[in-house]
Amino acid sequence: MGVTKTEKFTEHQNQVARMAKALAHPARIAILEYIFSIDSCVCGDIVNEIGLAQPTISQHLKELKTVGLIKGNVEGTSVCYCIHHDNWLLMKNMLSTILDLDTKSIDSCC
Amino acid sequence: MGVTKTEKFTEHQNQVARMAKALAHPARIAILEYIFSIDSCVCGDIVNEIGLAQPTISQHLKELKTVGLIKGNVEGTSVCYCIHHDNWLLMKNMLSTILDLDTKSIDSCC
DNA sequence: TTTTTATATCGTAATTTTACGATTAACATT
DNA sequence: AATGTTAATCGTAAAATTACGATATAAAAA
Repeated sequence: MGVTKTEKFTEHQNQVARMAKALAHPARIAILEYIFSIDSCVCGDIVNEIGLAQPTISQHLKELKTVGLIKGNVEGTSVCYCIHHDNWLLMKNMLSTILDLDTKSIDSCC
Repeated sequence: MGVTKTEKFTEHQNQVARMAKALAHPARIAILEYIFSIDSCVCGDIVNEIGLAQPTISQHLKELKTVGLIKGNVEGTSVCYCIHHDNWLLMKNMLSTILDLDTKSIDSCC
């Protein structure tokens, strides 16, 4: 046990969950907000901005990069991260398929 | 370690992450889609619909109830779950504060 | 009242996540 | 070449998540 039974769900359900999971940690929310806030994509100071250790931030950045929400650009010794706008939009559309179900449902009982 | 350092983040960041986490499992996505699909809130057959054991479904339902996305209504021996529409809207607004940041950002470099 | 039915809870195993010190890798500076 | 800087990776501990069998609970049916 302890394993998510991926095969029991549709591809779509797994993808939606995967996107939501990328947003399911305050550090990653903070990182994304910070990247958005500085339109040019200075980085490294993410570690300073958020009070977590450098390897921890690096790990969160990796997760965000893996799902495709951000991309990194090496610039000398430092790396510049920024939002992957195309994928961000795909993610929003993905999530809205579930988020917007309420507009269609007439009404529930209880 | 292993603990999310809640105190390092804003209340808002923690709440957004908490909402995303509720959606971060395909079983919960499947459950929500199913509840939405049957406008009247028949339940129990959620266990049949999704191929997971009854205690597992019960656990997922509890999580969804804890964050307030659904509510349960006892009807005899069975329980009727349905979407908590007010909270669902709050959740959407909560998430859109991060999801819609891209519409404001002019453009990033990389 | 006994039995059945539906759901929640308990206990627990397997796995995944979060966090960070130590180290490595890559490039820049001296 | 030697040193410093920045970020990734490794190893690992602690905690949280996922899943389910066994059991408890509560209402309905017999």
